[in-house]
Amino acid sequence: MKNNNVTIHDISKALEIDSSTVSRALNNSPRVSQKTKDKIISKANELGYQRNSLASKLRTNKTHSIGVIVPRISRHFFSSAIAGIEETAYDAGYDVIICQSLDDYEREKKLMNTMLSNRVDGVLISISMKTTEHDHFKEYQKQGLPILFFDRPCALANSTNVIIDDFKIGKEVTEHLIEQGCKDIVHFSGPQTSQLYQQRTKGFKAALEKHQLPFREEYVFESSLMKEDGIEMAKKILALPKVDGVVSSNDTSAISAMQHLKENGIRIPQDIAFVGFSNEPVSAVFEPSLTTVKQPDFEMGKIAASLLFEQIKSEGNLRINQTKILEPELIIRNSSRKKS
Amino acid sequence: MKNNNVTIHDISKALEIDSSTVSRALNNSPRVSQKTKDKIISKANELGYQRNSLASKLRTNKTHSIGVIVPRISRHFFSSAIAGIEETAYDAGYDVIICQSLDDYEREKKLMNTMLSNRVDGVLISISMKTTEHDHFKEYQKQGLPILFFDRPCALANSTNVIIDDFKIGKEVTEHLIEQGCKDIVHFSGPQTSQLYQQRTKGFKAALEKHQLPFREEYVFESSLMKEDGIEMAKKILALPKVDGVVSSNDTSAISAMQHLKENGIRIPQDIAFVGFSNEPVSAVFEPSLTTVKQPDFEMGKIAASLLFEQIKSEGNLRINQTKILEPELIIRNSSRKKS
DNA sequence: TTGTAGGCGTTATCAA
DNA sequence: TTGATAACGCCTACAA
Repeated sequence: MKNNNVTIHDISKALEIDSSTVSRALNNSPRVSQKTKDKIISKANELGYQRNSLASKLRTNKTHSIGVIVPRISRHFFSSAIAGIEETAYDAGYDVIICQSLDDYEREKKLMNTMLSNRVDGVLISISMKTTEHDHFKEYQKQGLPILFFDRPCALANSTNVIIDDFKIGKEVTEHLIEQGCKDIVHFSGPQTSQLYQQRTKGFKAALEKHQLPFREEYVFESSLMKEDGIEMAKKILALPKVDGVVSSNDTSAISAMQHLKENGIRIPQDIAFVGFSNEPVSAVFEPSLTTVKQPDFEMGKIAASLLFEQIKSEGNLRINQTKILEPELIIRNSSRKKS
Repeated sequence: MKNNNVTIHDISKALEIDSSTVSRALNNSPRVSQKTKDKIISKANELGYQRNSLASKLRTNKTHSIGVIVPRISRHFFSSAIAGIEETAYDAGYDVIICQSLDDYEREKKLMNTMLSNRVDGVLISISMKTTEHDHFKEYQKQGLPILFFDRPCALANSTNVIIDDFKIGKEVTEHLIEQGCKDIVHFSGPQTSQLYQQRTKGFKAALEKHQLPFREEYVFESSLMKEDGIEMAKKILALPKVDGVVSSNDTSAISAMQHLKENGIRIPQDIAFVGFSNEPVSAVFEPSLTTVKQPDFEMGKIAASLLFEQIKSEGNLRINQTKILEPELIIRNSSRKKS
């Protein structure tokens, strides 16, 4: 079975019209008469013509596609953000290429390379937890291509970020627990190589200070915040003298920790109150339902994509070092309601 | 900021070595001496050379990339299947382009078109619930490109499918409820335009027949099985004279229905027992935990991808009309345990 | 409104 | 082992 790809030249021969005219007709150029356009289009359909985007992209040096790299597409936050990105891209006539880094630095580097060599017009990325070097982004910027970081900010100079204020909200959720009467609060922190988790942890600390509560290193657990980490951290909690609250940097680990604690006779929120982060669907359904932070996911995707398209259209005259901060929302549920 | 893309010609000029040799060196051809290879590679790094994949794909007519189209990447089953696909593709040196049809026929058509015009070497697809016409797949096959359907089979002649036996498992879950003593069982069915849901429904029917229970049309609700549909169906259940069990074709609608019923004082499983489909993470966490069917998601992705690569490598000499059937697993949890 | 000609960056074929 | 040349399919000055 041979590749019987039909090209504009086949249409050109069949109709005895020059291929340049065929090209123009298929691109709906105003410089072709309606009559020939009709002829060409119907012949194209008849022959089963399919444009070769590779050739046209090579020729025009415009791919009309953007790349999206996220840690994992299975996370609710990311799949919602992608939905926002796709909607915006669709309206702008762009294709979206989705990839996941699986929070792996090497993989992220390889993906950036693939993006580059496929000449996408721009990249939206939420960087991996393990990324501490930024050379692969610099290389990219050198080519004059716009790159925009969302959710997880990048310390790189001259970069555009769309994020939430993780310090502020980290402080806010901690204060919420303090208001509920918690005094001995454990913090599930993510890798401190990531700015995002650093900020949440700083917010946690700031809230304690503000309310004259002691900050104790042994009450801060750093992990990758996966399901298994939650169980480990629950065990550590049971080994601590006194704990009445937990501020977790994500829902996944909070829920597996709560599950383990419940199995060990701990009542939530009476004995230990919990707050999470991300508003994963499971957090509304778990019992007790988990107090959490809803980040503007879909909206963040839309805004990030719009900014990227602006930069693409400006062709480098707009490479502003800007940071857009969106407002998250604290959703109070049963896991943190100590006072009725 | 200009596009200062470095090409093999730039390296060629700088080194006064012909571009064809440069190309060979960069592809690690054995027909270039190690000495010149080293020179070329170090110059390439120095200049920040990035291969233009578009040009190379155009020239070789091989893209080393495959397309994946799924209804929604946020569904646990699909993101796991994609993980399996990516792992296999990575080993085979292929790029994966992920897209979601959002269960929309027009969008699916457009995506197939994009795949075609970007000349992917093959496509893995789980078709949209609303897809009843298959012309866009035929067109694709005409080009001699392999396409493989997974999870949701396609009735198209000469197509390869990787699926589970939905009839058999549909029958099995129903019999599980019957064994628990259920007699008046409601069925949440998906769109009957989809073979997959047809089969599950047939399995449901077969189980009733086998156990001499009546099949009643008014006990079968057809919907898109979204969250909202679950609530609607719960209301319908409350309006029926007698219901003691529900076989749902997915977890999402089962859970929202259970939630609504619980709010109305129905006890699960004592009053109504439930079984779902898909093993979404939330099903293990909901109370009562939901009995469900775990499809081999990751494994299905791996197998589907391997089969696709076989077809790609065979270059059309292997277009066998084959169907691979994988074994699902019934996970019994609390929502269906009537007998202690 | 249509045709001519050249090139996007790479690779394959042939010759040296 | 290396070089010269043409071609992949498309688009776009420029000319007619």
